[in-house]
Amino acid sequence: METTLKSRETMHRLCGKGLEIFNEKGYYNTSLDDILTQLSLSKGAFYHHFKSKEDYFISIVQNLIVQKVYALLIEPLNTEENPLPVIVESLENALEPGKKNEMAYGFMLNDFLTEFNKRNEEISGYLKDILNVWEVNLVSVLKKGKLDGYIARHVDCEGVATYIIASYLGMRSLMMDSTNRQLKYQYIQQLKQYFRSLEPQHVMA
Amino acid sequence: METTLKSRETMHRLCGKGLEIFNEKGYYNTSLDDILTQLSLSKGAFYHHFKSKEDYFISIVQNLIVQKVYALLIEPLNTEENPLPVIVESLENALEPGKKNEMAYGFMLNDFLTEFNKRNEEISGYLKDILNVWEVNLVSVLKKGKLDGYIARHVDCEGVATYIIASYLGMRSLMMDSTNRQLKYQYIQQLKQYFRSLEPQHVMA
DNA sequence: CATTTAACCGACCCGCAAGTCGGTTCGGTT
DNA sequence: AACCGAACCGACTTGCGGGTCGGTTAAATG
Repeated sequence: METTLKSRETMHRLCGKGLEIFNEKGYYNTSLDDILTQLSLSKGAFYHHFKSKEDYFISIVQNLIVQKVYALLIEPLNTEENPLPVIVESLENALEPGKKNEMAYGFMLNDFLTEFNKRNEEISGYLKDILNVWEVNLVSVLKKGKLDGYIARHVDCEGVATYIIASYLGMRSLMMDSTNRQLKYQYIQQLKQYFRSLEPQHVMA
Repeated sequence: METTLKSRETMHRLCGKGLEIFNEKGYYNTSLDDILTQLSLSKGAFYHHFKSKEDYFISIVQNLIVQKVYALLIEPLNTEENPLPVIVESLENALEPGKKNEMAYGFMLNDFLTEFNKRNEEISGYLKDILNVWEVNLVSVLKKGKLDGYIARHVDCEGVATYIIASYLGMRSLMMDSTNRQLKYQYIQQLKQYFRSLEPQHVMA
């Protein structure tokens, strides 16, 4: 049992540091040694726990990234309130640069999607799955918002979800280096503007 | 003189094929031999014309990509009409999969931006410059639209430009493989919806 | 203790792709 | 005809990085 704990601990450290560095420098631009050096581990240790670099990254996706996307972008949607401000808040939060040295995990989706697209079908499949789950949840909360009278009846919820996701992913390309406050502010403002156009017409009795 | 023509011709073929394959498979995932084989050229020929793979790609950016972005996204903005439908049209056109075997050049910006970000500062600088030019032109045409009464006075033109660019770039990540007609349709519809909210309030005399 | 085995070490292998370089071809000039 | 140099060839060098493998350490068990 003691050994199993040690094993889990090492794998955990590998995954955490891996996500951090892959996110910083990209998957293909990071060598295993880059990571192993920082953890004072050897090639042998690595291949004792993972069967390949690819297998390693899949672990990272399925353990860490999925979890972060759920926590930041999906679970906040579970609410009874008006979904539009809830969505804004979740995106605003997801674009927030990490609190205290954590990086903004929400950011990385677009980078990894682009990196693995045309390169590694399996991994890019897992990443698309994550996006799909997000989309399904967005659509569902939007439809609920329509029933509750927060959103106009004519609105195409699937289209709105797509547009939200596209603009969110695109922000990543724009915010690349400097965590530009100005860009984020502009984005949130325009998102709100857009959302205003989805509300039912105010009845001016 | 004849020789100079031959030289230009070869460089031109190299750049064209390079853009095509880099766009398909990504820069770092494409070896020079991949390109040279298709053109029946040798390493020697390549290094006679370019001093490195990087130098080669910079040529491609500055000759071909800049040109395409201007043609597809910037020049169409020069009009006296209402800028909003003009912008929609230019984006719709830029998202169109290439006519007759050409690829959609408009697409590639996001891919290359993501690929070179954190990898090659010089190239990513050139790509950002292109985005900046686009943004400046968008802002300028939006401001003109405001003066002409097509856009409400309260609108933040810089913010709108940022939002347009972000959503456009993000669409690339979503449309990756299948040139999904549905996605494009949804995007254009929502963009129009958003733009409607930028118009001055209709005076219901 | 003795033995076993999970966890780990690190030198080495090997393929890939950028870049080099000595040589060849060929159109143009004298 | 002799020559020059631009355009091009392709075998080779080189470095990098994923993956291998025989060996070592140390904790658990009898």
